[in-house]
Amino acid sequence: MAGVRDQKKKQTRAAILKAAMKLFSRQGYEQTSIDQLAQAAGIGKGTIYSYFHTKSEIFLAFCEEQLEFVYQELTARSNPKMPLRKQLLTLFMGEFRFVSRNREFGRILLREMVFPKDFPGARAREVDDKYIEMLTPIFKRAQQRGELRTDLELIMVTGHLYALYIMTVSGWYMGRLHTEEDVAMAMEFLFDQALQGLAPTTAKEKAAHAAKK
Amino acid sequence: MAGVRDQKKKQTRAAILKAAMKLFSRQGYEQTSIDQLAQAAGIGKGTIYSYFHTKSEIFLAFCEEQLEFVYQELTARSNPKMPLRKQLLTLFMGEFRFVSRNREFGRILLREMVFPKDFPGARAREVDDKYIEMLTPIFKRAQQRGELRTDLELIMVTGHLYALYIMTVSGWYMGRLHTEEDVAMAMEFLFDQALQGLAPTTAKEKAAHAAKK
DNA sequence: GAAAAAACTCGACCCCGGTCAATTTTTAGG
DNA sequence: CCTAAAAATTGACCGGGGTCGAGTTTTTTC
Repeated sequence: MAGVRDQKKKQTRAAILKAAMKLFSRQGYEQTSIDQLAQAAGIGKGTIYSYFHTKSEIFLAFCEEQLEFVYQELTARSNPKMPLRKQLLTLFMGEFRFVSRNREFGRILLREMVFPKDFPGARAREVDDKYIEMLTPIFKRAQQRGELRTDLELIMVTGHLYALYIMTVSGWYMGRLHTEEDVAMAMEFLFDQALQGLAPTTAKEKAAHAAKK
Repeated sequence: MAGVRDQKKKQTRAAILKAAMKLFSRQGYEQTSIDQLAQAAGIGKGTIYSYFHTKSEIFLAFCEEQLEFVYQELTARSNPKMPLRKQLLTLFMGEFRFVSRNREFGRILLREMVFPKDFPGARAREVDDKYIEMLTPIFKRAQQRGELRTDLELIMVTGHLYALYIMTVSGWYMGRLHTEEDVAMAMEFLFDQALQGLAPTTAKEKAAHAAKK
């Protein structure tokens, strides 16, 4: 039977991930050794490397599941009728809450997502694409409501806002932003800047006023 | 004499950095061991750790010198009379060229700068502040020329544009942008978006038109 | 000037991520 | 069933980052 082997492989993979989830959460990433992982999964150390190339890959696989869940959760809860800036804020703050739940996890994940190491960065791009899928309908609706320019490529809009999100999180990691509230305020500020533009407009006074309060 | 010891410490530190510069450049960061570094610097392995906490700290120290030089170079060459977007492009592309000269170096540096590990992220913030110092006069002039809103905190403007720079570089590391030209185009696009704003304006037609060409 | 105190240097050592040749398990053909 | 090839598993092993306490050098103290 062709299935016996494959089935067992799935089980082993799952066992590794389960062990990883438990040990990483309990003792942290660095403090967990591959040997421990193997022992907890009931296999030999070497075997792990026929399922994952590196330790960090195990971590990433473990994160991606959670991330996908969080995305679904967030989109489900988002209210399509709110103004764009409010929706974006809710979404990105939701993700920040997830990332900041464990400082170390978030850092490893973000480092790998933003500046990936393994050649094609394919893994990171997949997750990114999930992002784009999630945001696109929100942007489309905002365009219909006249809250977003229609002459822009949505992928560039996504990139723009994601960049601001990353910068805000970076501010938190750098110790410039201390509390969740600091983060929310900075993000709000940057999003408003992005929507209104940095250059003065003819309706400049109105924009300046809106930004103040 | 109080100086004998201190003087020697300076020398030793310099010797380590010199050895690091040579070996990292020649064989890469990962391929250079602390033992090699110690040998090249003519000291014992353990001694290195009384000058730097970790291997990556050596690398960072080595990078910071170079970065400072690059900043000075870039500001010296920048032409204060050019339009803001052009100046920004020149500046950030100059930095990208530096970062991309050695893919591995850039990645390590950026990872540490954007998502720092050691507690206060103080090192990263210093470099950041150099950035702000460098950009502030450019923004001030742009404001006088009416190219930049005057009702914004300059630090938020810096953060905004730096975020877009980081996102562009990330696109390069993720394999979405392949050549230097791809990077330049993406950056230009994002900067224009930031200046004009993502929301429609009353003078919307004009903005849309300008973005096209 | 001597000796105590402080600062510094060193390399053997520990731990861990990752490798690989040897061994066990599975599959397929007769 | 049996067997030989293929696939999977394993743990001893390797190289490197980082630690530590013993030994050395400099500074301070009297």
